[in-house]
Amino acid sequence: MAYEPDQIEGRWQRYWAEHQTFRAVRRPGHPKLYVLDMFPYPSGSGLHVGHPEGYTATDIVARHARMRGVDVLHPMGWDAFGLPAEQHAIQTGEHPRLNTAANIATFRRQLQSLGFAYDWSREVDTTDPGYVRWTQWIFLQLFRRGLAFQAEIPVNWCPELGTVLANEEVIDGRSERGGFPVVRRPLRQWQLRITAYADRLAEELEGLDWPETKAKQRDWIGRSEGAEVDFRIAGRDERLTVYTTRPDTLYGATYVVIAPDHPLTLLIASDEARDRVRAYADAAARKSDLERTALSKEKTGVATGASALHPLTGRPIPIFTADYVLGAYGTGAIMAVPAHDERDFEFAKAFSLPIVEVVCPAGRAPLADPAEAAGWDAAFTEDGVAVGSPVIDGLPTAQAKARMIDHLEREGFGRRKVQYKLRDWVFSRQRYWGEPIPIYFPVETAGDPRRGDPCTIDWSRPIAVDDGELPLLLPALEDYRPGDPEGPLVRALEWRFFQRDGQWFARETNTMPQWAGSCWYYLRFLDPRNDERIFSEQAYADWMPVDLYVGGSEHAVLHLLYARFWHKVLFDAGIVQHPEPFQKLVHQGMILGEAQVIGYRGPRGWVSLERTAEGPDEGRVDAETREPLEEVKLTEADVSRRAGLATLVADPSVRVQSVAFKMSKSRGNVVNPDHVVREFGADSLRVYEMFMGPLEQVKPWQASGIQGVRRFLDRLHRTITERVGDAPSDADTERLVDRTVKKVGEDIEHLRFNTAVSAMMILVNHLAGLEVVPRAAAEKLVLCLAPFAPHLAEELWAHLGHPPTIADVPWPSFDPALCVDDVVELPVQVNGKVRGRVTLAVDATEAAALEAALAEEAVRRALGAAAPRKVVYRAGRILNLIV
RNA sequence: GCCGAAGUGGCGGAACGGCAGACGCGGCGGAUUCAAAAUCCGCUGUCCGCAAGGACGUGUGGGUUCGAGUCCCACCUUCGGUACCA
Repeated sequence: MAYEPDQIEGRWQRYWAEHQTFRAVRRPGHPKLYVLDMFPYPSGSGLHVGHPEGYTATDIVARHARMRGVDVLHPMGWDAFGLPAEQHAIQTGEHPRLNTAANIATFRRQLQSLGFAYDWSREVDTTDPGYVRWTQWIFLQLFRRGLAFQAEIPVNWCPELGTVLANEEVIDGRSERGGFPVVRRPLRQWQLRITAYADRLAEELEGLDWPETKAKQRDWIGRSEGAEVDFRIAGRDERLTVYTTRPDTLYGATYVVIAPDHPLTLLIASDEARDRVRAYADAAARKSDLERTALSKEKTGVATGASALHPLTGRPIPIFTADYVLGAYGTGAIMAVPAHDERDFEFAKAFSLPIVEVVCPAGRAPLADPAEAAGWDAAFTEDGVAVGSPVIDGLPTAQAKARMIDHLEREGFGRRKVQYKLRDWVFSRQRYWGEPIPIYFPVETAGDPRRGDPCTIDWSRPIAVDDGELPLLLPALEDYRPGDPEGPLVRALEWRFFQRDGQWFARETNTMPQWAGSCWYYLRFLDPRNDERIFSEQAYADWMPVDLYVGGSEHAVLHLLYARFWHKVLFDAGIVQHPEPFQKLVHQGMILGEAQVIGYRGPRGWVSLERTAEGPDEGRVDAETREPLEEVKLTEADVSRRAGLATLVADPSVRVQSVAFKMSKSRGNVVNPDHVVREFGADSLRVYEMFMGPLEQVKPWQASGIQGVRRFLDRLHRTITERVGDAPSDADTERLVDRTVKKVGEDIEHLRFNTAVSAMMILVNHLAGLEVVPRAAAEKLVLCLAPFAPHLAEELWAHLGHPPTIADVPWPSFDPALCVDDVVELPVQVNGKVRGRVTLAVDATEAAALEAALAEEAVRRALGAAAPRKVVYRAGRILNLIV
């Protein structure tokens, strides 16, 4: 009887579905485990082999926990709003709901074909009205707490495309697609006040079992402590407020810089300077962030002609505008201290501005003339001792900062200030396929705006839709194309305008971003069919918090930060009971395409790898001539590998590159899970993805690797279907079986699936060598296999005479006594080099070990005539003789 | 530049401070076969050696230790994130 996955996998999938084997049920007295996957966006291209990696890992954890008597919640759903479906609708005129439903059906079929133990009765879809209702309800919680507000924010508006573009979609001031001009224009947007939670979002990471993601989030939030300082402007009433983290260097400020887009920039510019300032500001506005930074290392700027009065000395210092100061951070203006800030230093050098030392490194005398700092090569940005600063002279930096702030506050020139890099979250999208924002506004009109009569909308008076009217659903459109900065929904006049008590109102036509639905889906899984409440208190108490959350590190910042923000708002509203939703977080590593061997060829033939360099775009160039090189895909037969170098067989002086690239359609290296399942079976795919290497690591796909895993499952199947008998286990077999059980269990708990698989391979290799495989050994092996290869495990469990389902059978036990050695091969070292081995009891005395070692010929030879000067003995581990 | 992770055979990778290279792939040899596939058995880090055996070996250089892939310092490379955040 051969192992034929296509014969058995569908059958067991149907069995699990019919018997609702994996319905999440909470039983009193049992521990619980909430194991969550990041749910996918159901794209039109179907499942990718990257998806099953994390999903298999959580599935193993869930199935293993279940076998250990734990109540498990392991749900799956769809993050189904999004641009591709809308794009499809624009092209075909078909409602995006249809395309979305078709894609979901494909994803569901593909996931079910992999045998994941999801509770499918809890499936959620973020586009479902029953889900949208609660997304909107949460938005209104934010709105009522003052955390959702409107503001005019500059966006990238492309008039030709009639749409707003993301920064990445704008290149050289033109749209990436089509190359149409893009203008920055202010647009009314909804924002969420995530900055109000910045401190808590940073601090409450502390107790979480998360990887380096915590640091990324802290960096993203970017808290800094400093001061705002007010500068009077010579001859004007306005003041210019700057933000600094180094108030101790205030006496070293020799000029002030205001961002080109600061509201005061044009206003304060002198008449002579105004044209130049305007030209500079206009040019800066057209530059993308990328151009401003990556391309131009040189500092640029222009003098505004205005002067600021130094708050402490009263002396006038020039005000420049320069794009190295960002309008959006801090106050949009800085005091420039070139002696102690790199950027200010570069700018001062370029514009020949004075550089004055006010912080002296500990252990060096202050400059005789502070202005000699102009001769430095670089700014001194570290801590030191304040000099030339009457209020704080002689104080070390930390104290100097505090004393200066006190002084500024007392004199009324400034104040202590905590600043964040984190910005408020722009929550509007001028799109169709998203949750409508459940807000409307009063309208002034003489006619009927639904017939297109002119009207004025009062944006300053947003009104929340009543909870009872939720969900506010999307209207059908005939045409999903963009065109209006307020979004395509403006064309749905019947939907947009309504009359109540004689007063006309207009609905908000912006929709929510894709992040909205994924911010809280883990909560809806608790009680997904509840149409009275977002979830019941009992369901919450049963399952929260999420114990293990697995997903890609591309969501390390945005999704995970936004979800934590919403959770905290719900916590403050008393709706959830934990300040943090996700206890333990793991990012699975990306699966790359199969490694390819690439040779580089230029106009004059092959170019060896070490003579190539990274080119301006994707490809490589000749390091000397800068000529672009052609990438030539080679086969293994073209290449010889020796001493870590891959070279051409035809010309061994040419080194070639062996690299794995991200899977992409253009490279043609995408692996389709459907094909893998058809050829090798779902169990092989699952086991292979776990065997490839550590879960968190980036790993290249290897077709031969899955072949090897399939061979392992074949062998296991053959061993159990052909060799099992009622013979008692011999001692070696019994020990190996129990050790395997122990290792597999421990490895699963630590998410070390690759070594768990290898332990099972070792056991199978051993059992395959036996005449008769003891039934008890076979049973424990199959139970260990069950979380990894559930279909095969079910099949073999039935073959061994048990009723279904193996999913409910307790995890096998092991005898700890069998898992420790009583006799070991002890390595014997002489001066740290292994010279022999002796077989000894683990607890042998040092004298006994020494005697046994000296009886070894090889050890005696290594010792020579010398007697050991020192003996290091670790029972059961090592004997080291030092001469 | 800054932050983070990682560098181990031909490849994916394994190793509580204690036998480096488990397991898998690939390769070589053999069994089976008319032949092949599949399967089974053996060998497979590099170098020297007929062999016994020996030397070298975990990115580089130093250090701690009886003993370092593992700990410490400096550096190099790759990958990920971030980027004039005052």
